[in-house]
Amino acid sequence: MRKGTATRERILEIAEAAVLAKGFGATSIDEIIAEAGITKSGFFYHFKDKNELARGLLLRVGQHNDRLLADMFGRAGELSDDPLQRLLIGLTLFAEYMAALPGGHPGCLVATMSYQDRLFDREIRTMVSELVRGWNDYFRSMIEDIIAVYPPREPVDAERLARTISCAMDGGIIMSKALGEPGVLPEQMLMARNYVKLVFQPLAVHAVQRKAVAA
Amino acid sequence: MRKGTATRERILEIAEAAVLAKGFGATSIDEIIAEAGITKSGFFYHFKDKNELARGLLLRVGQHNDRLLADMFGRAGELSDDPLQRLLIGLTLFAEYMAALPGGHPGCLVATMSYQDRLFDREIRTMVSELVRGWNDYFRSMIEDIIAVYPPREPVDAERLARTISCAMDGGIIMSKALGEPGVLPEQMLMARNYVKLVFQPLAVHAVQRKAVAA
DNA sequence: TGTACATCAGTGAACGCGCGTTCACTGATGTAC
DNA sequence: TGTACATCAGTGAACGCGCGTTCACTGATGTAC
Repeated sequence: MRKGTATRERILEIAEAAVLAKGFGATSIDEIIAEAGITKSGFFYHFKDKNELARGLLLRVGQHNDRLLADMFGRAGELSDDPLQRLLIGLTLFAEYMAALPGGHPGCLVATMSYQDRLFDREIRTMVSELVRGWNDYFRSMIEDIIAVYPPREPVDAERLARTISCAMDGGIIMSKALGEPGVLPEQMLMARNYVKLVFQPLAVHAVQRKAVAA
Repeated sequence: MRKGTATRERILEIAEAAVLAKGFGATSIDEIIAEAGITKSGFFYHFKDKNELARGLLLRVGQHNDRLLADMFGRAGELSDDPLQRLLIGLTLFAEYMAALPGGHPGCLVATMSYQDRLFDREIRTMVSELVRGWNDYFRSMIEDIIAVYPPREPVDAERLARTISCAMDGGIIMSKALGEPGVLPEQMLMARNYVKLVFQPLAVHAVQRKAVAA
């Protein structure tokens, strides 16, 4: 890695933590460079203005998230060929990953930035919505695979259910932060998992069927 | 109402909208007073510093939310004595209320503030967590009432399920904002409603039972 | 291999503006006697 | 009812600090010939 690339990466890492703790508008370039150990002009060599820092942060977080999704559901796909099992296992792995994060999940950059959209230009707002759309699409396509194999009793809107999973994550992160209880995020990921399971795999039905058949 | 009280209220209203659009740290007193039509000293007559503005905003939002919860679930209680129906109807009323908000839900103050906790003193962070706890307790007690009447097949953790509803709201707000689609919030409220329904009222079981009995 | 030039990755000093906060003051309204 | 004083709801001017941004410059590394 070139020297400049490493510095740039360090700036982004420090900035991300600061933005998640105080918001983008309240994060100053001064505090970033103080922690990074460079001068202000050094910062502006890497980012021509503060908006480009936001762009850099979003690009980075997008790559990171894509890798995470691929890891979790890639592994889940290795563990089971069944599309329903794959989603359920992937969500469990996700929950476990988040439970293992020291000090809890640091927060979702997309979420803070959604709450500060007046600070950014249209391009950045588009990046934010595209990131969210990417997550939703990823979950949606898995749900569609499930629907193809397990025709649901009542019609299932794959799009909505995909958003429910995303909402459980973002909501879980906020609730964890607000309550100071990191455990809430993994807990709510598992609740989302259970929701999916209930929708596609009504265990009770089989139990009752078996009971009824036995009677 | 005394004259000063009206001004104070106007400041809080303007500040809330600004904080939800750009975050607390990036909301300046100058812009608030410009919109309110008073001088800066006028602002400091009502709030001794910016932290007290945060306190005032949280107090206000707490009262507003309490009123909203009482309205929705009070009405739901009038419509049905059954605790399960009361929660389901209340969540539907909530979803309808949110769908009717012009321009969509403006955002949850507690959520933004959770994402800027480094900006506030411990007292305010405590207020934030108490607000969230209040919501969760409200839902939890309704769920406990349901459990008493509808003993669930599998054990239900009322606390967790209550948090799931809160998460659906906060997650739904973020997703609506990020995607620029106000409809996502009410949609996800209804998904939470459906989750509760699935947990307590497995319709499929009855359908299968009836089928099994008929056969 | 040596030299000339270009690019990389910054430094250092200065800029003007906007920020939160303070302080001495004021005119209108309320209250006590 | 009149007068004295207190409180309410602000005004106006000034403060110093920190903010994002610019600009001229520089030493180290890379590249062409």
